[in-house]
Amino acid sequence: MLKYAILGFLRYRPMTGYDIEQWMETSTGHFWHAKISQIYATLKQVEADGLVRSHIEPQEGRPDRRVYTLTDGGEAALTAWLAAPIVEPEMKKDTLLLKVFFGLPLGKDALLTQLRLQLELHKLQKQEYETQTPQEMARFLADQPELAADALMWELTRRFGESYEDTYIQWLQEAIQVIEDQLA
Amino acid sequence: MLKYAILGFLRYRPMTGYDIEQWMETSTGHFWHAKISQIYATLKQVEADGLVRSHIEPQEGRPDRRVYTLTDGGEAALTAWLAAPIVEPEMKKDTLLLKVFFGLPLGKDALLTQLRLQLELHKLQKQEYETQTPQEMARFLADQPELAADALMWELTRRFGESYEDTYIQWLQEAIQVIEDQLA
DNA sequence: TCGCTCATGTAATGGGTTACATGATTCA
DNA sequence: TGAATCATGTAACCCATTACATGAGCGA
Repeated sequence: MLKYAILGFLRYRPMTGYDIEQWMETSTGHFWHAKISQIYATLKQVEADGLVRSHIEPQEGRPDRRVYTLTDGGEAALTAWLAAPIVEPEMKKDTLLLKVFFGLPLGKDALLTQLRLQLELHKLQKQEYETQTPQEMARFLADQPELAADALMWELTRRFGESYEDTYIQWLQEAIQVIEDQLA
Repeated sequence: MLKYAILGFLRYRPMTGYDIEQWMETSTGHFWHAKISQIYATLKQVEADGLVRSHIEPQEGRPDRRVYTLTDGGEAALTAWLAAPIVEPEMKKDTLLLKVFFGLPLGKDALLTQLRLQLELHKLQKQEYETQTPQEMARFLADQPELAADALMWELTRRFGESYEDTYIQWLQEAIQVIEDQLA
């Protein structure tokens, strides 16, 4: 899957592994991420599969860049993947929910501490979606104005993040209430 | 992490790996799941760590059961984990959001097909939270009435699932609207 | 008779994280 | 002077999925 995220970024323009990691961190980061080491490894793979091509750009004073370009085969693979329907719901994992589910023996106070901490963190996260993320998008667009149409899609995913955090915050507040009221 | 889910279930009562999988599927399944093969492997590990103990219960006509019991060390490890604050936000992955983010070259119609399919699936998922899940919880409680207090926690996680699906559905409807209106 | 449930496991493979290794430039 | 940025990669390890293997009983 990371494979396709990489192809997606390379459709915008040729990039290095390092560049891809930067983009990912500030754009898809909240719903798709990868460590730099994995990106390098995956780039090697997709090059072996003929989906990308690379060449070295020498630099002075800093390490040479290996720049990857999307091939026609790569573009086709990307579109095919995009079009493939997602049939089965994705199984997510959420540590907090697991801790709540099994949390009774922890007792009221420790539970509330945990939940209140999460509430703070999710409020911060929401703020990031509201202020930070639009700024990043603007920066990308300033760099490559030809991606204006793509920015509409980016904005949709940003809004998802915002709504998700709203829901999480609301649920945490409700859970805190319930535990305050109904736990001894 | 699966490790602690397993300890959590064993706190309810001694169980086999098979039992744990059944519980997981119908209770934590939406925020924590595992394949049976991984459960068996992890049980072996936690036994080696002294967190659980096992004995064989012979059966006739069907395979013998290896029943696991939580040790004192296991209970302590579980509580310690529950109490440990979750400091960094969990990085989730969502294939649909990735496809939306890079989805522009797919074109209006294919995008809408994908989103409408997801809308159907998430509506089904919501229904499951509303009707199926409460029934499963009732079944567990009927079996072990002493877990009534825990059921309050279970219900909180069920409500999260419900809200999450509501949000997802709303977002999908909004996204469909935006794409219908603003894409050529 | 065919497939499902009960019940346990191993082996191979894939996906992802952490740690290691290198090295110049720039900014506080 | 010390940390961050730019830039690339490998190796070991852990977590998770898929495939394989076994076998009785039960219901359609």
